[in-house]
Amino acid sequence: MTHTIRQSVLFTKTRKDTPKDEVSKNAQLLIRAGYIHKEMAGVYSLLPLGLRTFNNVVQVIREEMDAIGGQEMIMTALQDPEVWKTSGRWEDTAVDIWFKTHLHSGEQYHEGAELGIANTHEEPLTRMLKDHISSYKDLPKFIYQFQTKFRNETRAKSGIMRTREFVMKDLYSFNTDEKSFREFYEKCAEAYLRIFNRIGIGEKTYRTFASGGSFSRFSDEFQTISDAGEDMIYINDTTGTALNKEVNTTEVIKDLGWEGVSLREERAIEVGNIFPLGTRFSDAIGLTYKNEEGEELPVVMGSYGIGPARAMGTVAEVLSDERGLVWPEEIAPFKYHLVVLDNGTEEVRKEAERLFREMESRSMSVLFDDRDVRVGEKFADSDLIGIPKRVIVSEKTLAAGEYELVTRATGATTYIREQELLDN
RNA sequence: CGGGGCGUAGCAUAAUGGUAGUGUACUCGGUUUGGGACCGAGCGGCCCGAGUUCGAUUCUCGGCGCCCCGACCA
Repeated sequence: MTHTIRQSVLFTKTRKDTPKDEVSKNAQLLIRAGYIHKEMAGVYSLLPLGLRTFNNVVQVIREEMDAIGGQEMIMTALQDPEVWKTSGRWEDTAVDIWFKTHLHSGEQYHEGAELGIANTHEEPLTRMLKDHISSYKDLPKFIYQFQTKFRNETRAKSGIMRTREFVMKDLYSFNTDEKSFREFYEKCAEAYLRIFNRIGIGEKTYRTFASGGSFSRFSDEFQTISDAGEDMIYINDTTGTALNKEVNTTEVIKDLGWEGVSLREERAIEVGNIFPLGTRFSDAIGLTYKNEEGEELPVVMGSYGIGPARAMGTVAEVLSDERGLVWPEEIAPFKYHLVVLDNGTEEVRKEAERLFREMESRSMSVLFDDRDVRVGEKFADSDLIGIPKRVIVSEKTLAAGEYELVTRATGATTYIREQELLDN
């Protein structure tokens, strides 16, 4: 990614009007600020500002997954039905969100063999691992990807929060036994909390005890408090963890040892989910290894997902204000928004150009608003786009010999000398 | 999938059984310049199909699309 862009040539402009077909805050702001483009319901393209932000979220996740031993790869979106039939998940009655297609064959289009379009990757990955795992010496393995999933949701909603096509970071763990699996599972849970801290929603995100679906009794979700959420959770403030409403039974409360603890009910967005798969897929597909005694045993698996776009949408929901988006530094499309207020004054323009080149030569991340528009429009756009630090160059700052530095999140204004700015 | 609402210009909106007005954006000219300023000129539009009618953007039916609530969400 380039470090700098001039706003006069930036692809996408902001817009004043809220699109009538979006109600959710994340979509309204991201569209108005020029981060995303809606193709159709539940299908959004990422524009330059959006892609930069998205890539930054991806990079945070990547670093944390690598740090716990994850190895990145990428699998295909086209999938062979055979392996899905083996696990019993090919039929629409088993999984109702499949997009499926056919191979071109004979004289007719789409008359050949059926193909699946990826909605998840447990089956093909488990089958792939059979080629590479045969001994306890080959384990454990932690494999992940950022890959596009296609899900025919009955109802896409809430902007980029529930879409039909989205990139997911899905990591799969392969261990010899339950104990080593658990150790990794806990490490991954910690890594997830670090990720949500780094992207700015840590304080509002809770590890949440949840249903394990058809794979296991329980799973862990990472839920961020927000009115835009789909889930209800009950937070235990003494443990700092929560419980999903769907498993809020007296039995579960007892299992957790939470009897008599007062729980705080909140609406929340599921930004991540990790869960044990046990031997559900290794049994069905035949992924086994030989232990030191030469016994053949099924590999113990786990699955760990985060949708970077949903995470981005969650940040938009949670941190934005009435004027627009507010990005934390770690994921902002740019660190600095350099705004020149020259009013046609050659001197001021030259000074801003000079500062921009200085910042550029230091590889600083800068969006330079070099447009010839009024101050109100520049400030309104700057607020909307939500870059963390705004540097203003004007006649005032030229006279003062210092630049104005405004923090987007707080609106706090200070003055900063050039050297101090460049040394940052 | 059940229920509700809505499709008019790039975007946001208004009116209307006789082809459509406004704001914004865009183009040109001028005045302005620390919070989306002003004046003038210009470009640009009724989701698709069938029906009713002399005539449909408007009414009826069907389709498609979009939003919301619910169900669903490996």
